[in-house]
Amino acid sequence: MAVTDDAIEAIKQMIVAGELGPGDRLPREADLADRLGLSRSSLREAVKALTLIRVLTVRQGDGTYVTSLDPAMLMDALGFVVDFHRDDSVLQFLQVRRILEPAAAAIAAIAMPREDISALAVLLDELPADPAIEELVANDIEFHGRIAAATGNPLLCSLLETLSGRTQRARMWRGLTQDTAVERTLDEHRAIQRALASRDPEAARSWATVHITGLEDWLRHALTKPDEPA
Amino acid sequence: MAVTDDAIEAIKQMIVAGELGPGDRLPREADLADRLGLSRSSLREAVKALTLIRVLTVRQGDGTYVTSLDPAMLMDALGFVVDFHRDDSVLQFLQVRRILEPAAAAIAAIAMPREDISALAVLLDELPADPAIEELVANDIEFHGRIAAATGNPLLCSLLETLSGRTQRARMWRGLTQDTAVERTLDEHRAIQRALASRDPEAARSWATVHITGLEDWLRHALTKPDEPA
DNA sequence: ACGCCGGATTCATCGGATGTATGCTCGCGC
DNA sequence: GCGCGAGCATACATCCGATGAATCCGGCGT
Repeated sequence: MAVTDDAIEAIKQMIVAGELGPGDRLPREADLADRLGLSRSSLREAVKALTLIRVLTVRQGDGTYVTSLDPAMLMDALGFVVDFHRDDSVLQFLQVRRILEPAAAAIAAIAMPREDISALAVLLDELPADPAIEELVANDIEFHGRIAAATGNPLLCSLLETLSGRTQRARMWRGLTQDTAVERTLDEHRAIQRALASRDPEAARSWATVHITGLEDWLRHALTKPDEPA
Repeated sequence: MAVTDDAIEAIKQMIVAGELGPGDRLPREADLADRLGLSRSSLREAVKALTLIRVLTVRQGDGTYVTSLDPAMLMDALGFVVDFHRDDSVLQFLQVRRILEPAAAAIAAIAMPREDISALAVLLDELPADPAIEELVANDIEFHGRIAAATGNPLLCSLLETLSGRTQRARMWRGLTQDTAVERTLDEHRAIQRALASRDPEAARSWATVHITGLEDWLRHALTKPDEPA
């Protein structure tokens, strides 16, 4: 398996070397294939692979372009990979989240605009009394997403979002619901918001740690005693 | 662009749904193409894409297999994307490292076996008096890698390793050399090692923070005043 | 000036032909 | 009986040529 991989590497080099920049258009498939010395079919495999990781975008009838190469976007492609994980490997993700999330909360406690913090409270209050799983997940993602955004680091932002993909979150909330641990978890959200409102980084960090650790404990427990199917 | 993407999604689902597990072999290209209702060419594009992100491996003459799906390995594929970044986006990576690396150091201060900590000192001493860039990079990667490994979280480990890929590190050390900041940076490595030896998590965390922040400052400075080419 | 239409361009998908690496079986020789 | 190598079947690797579909752009009519 050399030709196609060489093509992937060649295209990568063209970009890294600066020959191709974000937004630039690649030569047509036929020409590029000719230039790289392979068939169009093989080249297309290379392009497809680079497309999956969001390095290239292809527009039928138009051409193939280099994406913005935005760090956050590239990390975003990673969400795809995360979906492949289940059960025990999720614990590893949570452990990383336990590091990142508190740090993000601490930064947000200092950097987040006051009105955004207020909006956070509104967001939490918007949740109905007896929310559906889907609502819980959406609210959860939005809450943590806004805090991450407040750090001003898009990469950290999408890394956090990716780290616990929609799939993982859904499974987790489903489990929490059955364990009647929902209210406690939502309380933690509120506590984090209050810490932000108090401009108290250490409180924010601690509550975030408590929050993630709680999930971690719950998951560990659920894994050793798997009552319900995955 | 539907057929190929559908195939990617279909294969992904087969794995997520458990129909295909790690190590399992996929149907032959012709059969699978037939089953998914597309041509072999298109299917191959899908397989190639999934191969790039290490979800599948293909062995000519044998067949196509699902990888171990190890979290660390999948993150590893991410090193590929990191290589696409330059200059300013590297700052975002460093900021994330500034969060993760100190946390890892703190954990290592508690969890790392004493003999491994000693080995760390040996590693640092192995560096010759006037080391080449390549030696500095290798030593740097090894040092931080071992600390990350001590956390016992393979994901965190490869995430850290990937976050500042070989390319980035090389560029950075090249710059540090010109700024005669090498010795200071190496001293920080030694300080981190001493903190680990003292089983002092907070000292380890602090030194690690200092270490990364130093790199960050240097990079920020280098970016605003680009003396030498990238 | 505006909008419609058709040709040119470019990717999307297909089917089949040929090359090449791998694994397995069979039979030879010890 | 056992090791070993030739040969065959299998499955991926690569290429080619043809046709369909989406987009872009320029010309034409009103």
